Amino acid sequence: MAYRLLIVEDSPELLEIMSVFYREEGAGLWTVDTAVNGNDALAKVSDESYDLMILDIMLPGASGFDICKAARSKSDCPIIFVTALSTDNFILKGYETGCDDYVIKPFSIRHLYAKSLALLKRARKSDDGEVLRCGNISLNKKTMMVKVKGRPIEIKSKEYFLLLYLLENKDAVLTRKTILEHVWCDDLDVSDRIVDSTIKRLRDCLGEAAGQIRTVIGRGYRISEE
Amino acid sequence: MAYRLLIVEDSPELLEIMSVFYREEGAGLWTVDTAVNGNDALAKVSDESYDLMILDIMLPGASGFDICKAARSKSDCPIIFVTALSTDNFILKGYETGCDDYVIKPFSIRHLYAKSLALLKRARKSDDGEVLRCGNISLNKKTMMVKVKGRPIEIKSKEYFLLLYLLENKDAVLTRKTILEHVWCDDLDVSDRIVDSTIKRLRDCLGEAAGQIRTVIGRGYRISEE
DNA sequence: GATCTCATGTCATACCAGTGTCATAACATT
DNA sequence: AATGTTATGACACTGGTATGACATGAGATC
Repeated sequence: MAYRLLIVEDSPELLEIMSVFYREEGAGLWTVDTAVNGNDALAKVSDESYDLMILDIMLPGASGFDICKAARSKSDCPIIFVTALSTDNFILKGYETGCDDYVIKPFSIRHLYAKSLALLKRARKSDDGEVLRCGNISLNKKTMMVKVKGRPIEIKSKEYFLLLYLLENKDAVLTRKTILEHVWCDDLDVSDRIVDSTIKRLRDCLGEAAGQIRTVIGRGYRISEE
Repeated sequence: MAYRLLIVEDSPELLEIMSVFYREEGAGLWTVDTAVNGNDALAKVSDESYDLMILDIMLPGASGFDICKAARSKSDCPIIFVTALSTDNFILKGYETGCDDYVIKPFSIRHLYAKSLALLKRARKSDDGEVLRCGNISLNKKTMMVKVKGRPIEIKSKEYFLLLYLLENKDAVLTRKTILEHVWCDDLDVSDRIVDSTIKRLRDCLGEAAGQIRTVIGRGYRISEE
């Protein structure tokens, strides 16, 4: 599963160079998302959840510091500032805002890339692997926690196991019969309309990610990245 | 509880400047240990355990890379290389060896210091010793004291270990089975309804923080910041 | 070692959230 | 338009959970 990277940089050339480098060097390791101004970035930060953010500081609209603060209020996603502002005051302000690293332009992109991997490795130490992702939904098998756009949601038992089964078979169309066999394994004397009800309740839990569960008329349901 | 820092640097002047800075800036936050050559450093790494290591690369005796490898084989203590070797090849080799960051001389010591704090935070070795916190509850593993809103509460043994287990897995849903295995590890021939009873008693102890222990029907219990 | 005390496990009961059913509306397909 | 399929909300029931009373046994105290 690819790591979600956000690069915020107002120079289109540099942005292009960086996105291309991460995409090609990683060979699919990264899903790169970009923004060229502060407000655009703020919107993305509040909507999406990323595994790493690379932020310029001087931006049209909100500054890199603002974006960092906004992100920190929500998660502890690793953040690297990349900027030409090289005075001690700016650097220290960056760290105070809660960034993980501060890189001064001009910089070596290979160096930045290596740094990204090291940081990601360090940040992932706390994550315990068992996470299923699909679009905006993530489910941790160990902690049984489900998140939508990085925010934890309340979910009931049956809905949880149904979601788990869907995620384990991402993109596949699952018939009511199959779903019943796997999620209601023991008591199969239930009406298969129960799947409809539970799908409904699951969609309610998922909120804005509800659309990821698609109805396939005449066959069943499937989950996909929107 | 001070963080144990190891600085390895063959220039005595620079070593002195750095040690003094970390000692004074942190006002007791750091216990600084030093080495001026590779072999001395290797010995320390294998004997002691540190919370952070700052390594020069070109050293008499073993190189910084060797020290890093030796340290990595033992722990995943954060490591920062500080060196004049600034070619891409060296930098990339540094990251391959498993360092967390690579700083090129000459450098700003304030910058390095801020970086150290950020890295330490990320590595989570931090926190004031052995205190687990969650919302209004805090538990000190050393003194075994539990506080709610800063006020110490009376808590019995079983409830204490149950709370400890919950806190060590904050936000995760813990099944009765897992809880039994971890808290009643020795005698597993108890009814798993005992968990319910103990949760009840624990909630009674916790008073106004009782609500932080959530029941997850069909799955178990979890503790969260309200 | 007798007695007391308190922590901890067991059980029975009441309660209620979660889950299944169903009727109806909305929608898709022909 | 007719027919089959899915969405949705209301309702009922069941099984999991909360709770208090009680049993037990290990330590403390004398």
